[in-house]
Amino acid sequence: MDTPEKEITIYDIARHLNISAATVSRALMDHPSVNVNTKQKVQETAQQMGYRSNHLASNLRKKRSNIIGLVVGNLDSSFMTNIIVGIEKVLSEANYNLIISQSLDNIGKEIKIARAMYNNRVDGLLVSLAYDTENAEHFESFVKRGIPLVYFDRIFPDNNCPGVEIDNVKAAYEITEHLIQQGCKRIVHVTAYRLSSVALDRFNGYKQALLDYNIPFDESLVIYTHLGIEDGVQAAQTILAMPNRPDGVFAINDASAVGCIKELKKAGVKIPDDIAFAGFNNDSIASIVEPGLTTVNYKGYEMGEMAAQILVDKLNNNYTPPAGNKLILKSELVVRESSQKKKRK
Amino acid sequence: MDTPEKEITIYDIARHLNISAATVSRALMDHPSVNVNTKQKVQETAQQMGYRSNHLASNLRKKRSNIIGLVVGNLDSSFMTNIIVGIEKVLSEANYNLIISQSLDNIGKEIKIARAMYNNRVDGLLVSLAYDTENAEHFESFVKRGIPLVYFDRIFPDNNCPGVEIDNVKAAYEITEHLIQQGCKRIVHVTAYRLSSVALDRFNGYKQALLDYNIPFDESLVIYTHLGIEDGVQAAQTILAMPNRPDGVFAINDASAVGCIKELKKAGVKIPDDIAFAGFNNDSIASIVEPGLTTVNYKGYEMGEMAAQILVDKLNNNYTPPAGNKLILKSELVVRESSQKKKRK
DNA sequence: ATGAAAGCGCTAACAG
DNA sequence: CTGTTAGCGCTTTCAT
Repeated sequence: MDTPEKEITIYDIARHLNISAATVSRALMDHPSVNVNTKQKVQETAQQMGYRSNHLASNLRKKRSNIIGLVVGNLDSSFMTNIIVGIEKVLSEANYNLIISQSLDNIGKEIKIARAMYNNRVDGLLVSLAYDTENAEHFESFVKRGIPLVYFDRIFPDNNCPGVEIDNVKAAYEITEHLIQQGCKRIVHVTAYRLSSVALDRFNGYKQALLDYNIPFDESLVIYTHLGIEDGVQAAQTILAMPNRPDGVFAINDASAVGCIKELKKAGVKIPDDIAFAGFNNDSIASIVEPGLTTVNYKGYEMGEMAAQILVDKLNNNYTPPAGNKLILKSELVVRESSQKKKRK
Repeated sequence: MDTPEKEITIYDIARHLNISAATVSRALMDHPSVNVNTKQKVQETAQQMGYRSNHLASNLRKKRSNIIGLVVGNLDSSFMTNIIVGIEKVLSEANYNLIISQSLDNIGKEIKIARAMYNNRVDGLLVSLAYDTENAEHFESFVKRGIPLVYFDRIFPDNNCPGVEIDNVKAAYEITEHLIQQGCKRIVHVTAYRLSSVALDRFNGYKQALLDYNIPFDESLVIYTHLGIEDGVQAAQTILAMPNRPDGVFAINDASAVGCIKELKKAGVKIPDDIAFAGFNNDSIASIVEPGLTTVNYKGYEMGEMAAQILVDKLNNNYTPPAGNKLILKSELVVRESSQKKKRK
């Protein structure tokens, strides 16, 4: 059916030019100790003969795969899309390939992915943990083998592995403070069923803001969920059943906030006047829901770039860890209508 | 810094067991002509010694990369996320790795990606074209070399390459028919600036429905956009400026429909009573916008599975193309409030 | 059922 | 600046 022409190797070029394969190889990789003329000639004929280098062979020789593994919870967000664009940019410039797997926020799947990546001999790993991952044992084999691993967004505190994240404590503090300044006194906190480091940091920011504004922390106002839109609906039921109705909600992601808002509206609750809302992430649904959802925005593109750059630097033994081995990315509060009460107290 | 223990090779296992590397190799790949006992012994010691096969070496030898390239316009939709889950499932079962690139719906980027994938010697390619891609020249090198290529969703009509898609003509026909049955007489069509095969099919379905219901097709009701949320806002301006206000809109994707709805609502237009709306894709924003957007749903997971399975079959020379070399996936109308007029004519 | 040997295409000492 | 040589780890004839 097909007649693929024979692949050209460096030997073909060498023969053609009456030089050695070694020189061709060196010329092709732009080695400094090769005569400029030969270099030029080699590159020209390579072009003409339709040569494409065989990464498999060179990788085998160099004992590197040139593949970076990316493990994320879920690809379905503009944030993640941007992260990947940032990562791809840096990695393709550094001549690495990217293989992507999503754990669907399932720890079991994450473990399987880790093993698969290990067997596939990735040169490095970029990881944003599943929501319910509580330890990083399944990544130990990489650390042991000296395969660099960089966390981003949902990181695991580990001195061996750098992490890029935003200051979740601060962002959560600010958004809670914002709700308080809008007059909220009883603020529900919607968080993850299992407290990842991200969830925990946001929880702490929330608590700290309450403390600073002399509002007692009330455990009965904390709702633990799986953070999907449907779980937001459930959270709304919980809120409606509360004997003492809250006047604000800070959810640690937009999906749960949006689900919750929709359900409360159905029950006749006025947003923001009865209950003000804030989410986290600035997903596209945050700008579509009515009222528009106040949330925290951070640039995925930059986070992807940073994480990938650190990985490349580590691969080149060119990385000097900052204090705590953590990089902090800027984030910003995005205030929309969901949090702006008309009647200030 | 790190002391990675030496990697175990088949030679280590061979020496350990006093047999030849060839036998170890065969045992490991479960070759039939090797004694069951030796097979067992080999597999056990491999386990014990912590052996992991070196894909680089085996791939070099076999002249295959075991890598499949995936090229998509954009990862940011639950549809795409599901596609990838489906693809990953099939490919990982068949022992292939997946490298993913997004063109961001930019033909220039798509061309670059194609070249990179070619140089990386992918064994096969899964492609959903960028919105503005009009030909497939940049994929010809693959076809020439006999590297199988399977299109999905946004396909290019090509007898050499199978395509998996939904019946866009039919789906568009049905959704237009639905609007007509709701009493719409002047239905705007929001489509792509450049008519890909997908856009064209939907356009044709729209026209056919009009024809069948004796509604004259009116070119001035067609709005060509880039299909983002912002472009939907623009489309709303166009609609508001129309001398003879339409009473329905069928947009070929949800994002443009949602942007358009938001802007029209701002201008006081009642949805659906003044103007009924329908989109396409069933993105998460479609269920969040108010009123909920009527749209077309199709299961990405199945589409991903199908496309990947065809690719694997082609790689195994195990594929018999159906008529037209196209696979059609079921799709379904999802009726929400945006299209249900209260007052029937 | 097993082994010997060659080679996939490239790179990296080392020598000149 | 260039060539020689060896080998990365595996698979696969071809023997036995």
